[in-house]
Amino acid sequence: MVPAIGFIGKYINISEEEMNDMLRVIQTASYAKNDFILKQGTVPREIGFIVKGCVRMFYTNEKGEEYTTGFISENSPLTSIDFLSTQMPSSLTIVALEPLELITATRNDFFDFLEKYPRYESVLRNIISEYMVLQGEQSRLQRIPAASERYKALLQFRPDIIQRVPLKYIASYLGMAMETLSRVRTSR
Amino acid sequence: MVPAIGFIGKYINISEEEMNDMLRVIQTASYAKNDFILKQGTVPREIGFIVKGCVRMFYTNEKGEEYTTGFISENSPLTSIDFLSTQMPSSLTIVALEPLELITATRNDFFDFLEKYPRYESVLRNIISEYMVLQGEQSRLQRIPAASERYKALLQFRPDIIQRVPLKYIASYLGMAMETLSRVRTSR
DNA sequence: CAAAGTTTTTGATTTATGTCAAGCAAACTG
DNA sequence: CAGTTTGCTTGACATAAATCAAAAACTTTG
Repeated sequence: MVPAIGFIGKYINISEEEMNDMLRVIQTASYAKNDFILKQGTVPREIGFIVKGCVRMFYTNEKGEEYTTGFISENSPLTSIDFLSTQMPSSLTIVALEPLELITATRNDFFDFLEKYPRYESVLRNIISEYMVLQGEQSRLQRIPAASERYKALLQFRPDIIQRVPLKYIASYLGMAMETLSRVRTSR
Repeated sequence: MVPAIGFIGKYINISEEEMNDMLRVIQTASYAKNDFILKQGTVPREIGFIVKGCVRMFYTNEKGEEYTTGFISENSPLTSIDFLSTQMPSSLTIVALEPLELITATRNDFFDFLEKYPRYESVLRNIISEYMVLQGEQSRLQRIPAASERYKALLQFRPDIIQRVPLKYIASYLGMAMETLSRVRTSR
């Protein structure tokens, strides 16, 4: 019923008591296209999980240039990497690319739950290490020197994204000019 | 006395019993320059901590091209990011750039300790989130489009590394040809 | 310490990609 | 459904950085 539960069930058997405590702290939230979920420089108060939709994460440097760091869609946890550390302001902005449905829990409820049920620490650790492996793959993709190869790799790695996301953001994600992406795509 | 202890003390007060259990599982290890600490494709059996020295981490793609992903030196934990997840083969090779002194614990001892003293889960989480923040900064550096700016950023971010590490590896880390790095360095 | 091996620099040339500019296509909006 | 905005493509040109090649500077080692 509540989809994040299925997701957690991947890692651990959830007892009835735990389940009830989870349901107690979970909220749902909806956002329209282009709504901000989190703004660079603000401290994230909630952790989320995407039920439906897709977001883009990016940061803006001193010169005002935007760098897209990733896209997250259905059935994935959603938070700035800074979330776990002690209340650092987020280095990223998160914005909805489509109408978005989230379930969320506040930081406090989240950590209280973890304290009450320490065996969930290992679940969190698993989620984090999956995230880290993903980041590793991503950073590998970014290092490919030729623009066309980088695009091909994305085509392999996240074909879904290319259907779903405006090409200018994909170009930004791949670290190339929009024009270059356009050319790379048409040539074969 | 055992330096990693001081490092852990940053996050938690260590009881005498815990301390003894730690000392029981810790080993020391020495490597010569150019020794491999871990090879891409092998499953890491140990987690380590650098007491003295400096390592380079890299991977080799299908075409045999080397990509340097980072440098780690004194007083930092040392492991492939894959370590925490369930026994995946490492995506990285780790090699000593200088004579190296490590302390290590086996994966089993490490997780046994964590099971015996669950309050250390939060310590681990803190270490991981620091690591993730670092990775974030690193990936930001890599995205800077101009080679000279990328070098300047490294100069800010890790001035130590530039003294210590052969320039060809720094070039590889910064994603530019060695010749480009050389030119970028001389011009002002 | 001479010889062999590395690492770094310098120079000439080529090439991929960024930038600027304009036009087309698609998708909203009143 | 006409007008406006947004997204994408195409062309011409400039330029940063890769590549190839050779020499210089520095290290290692027998």
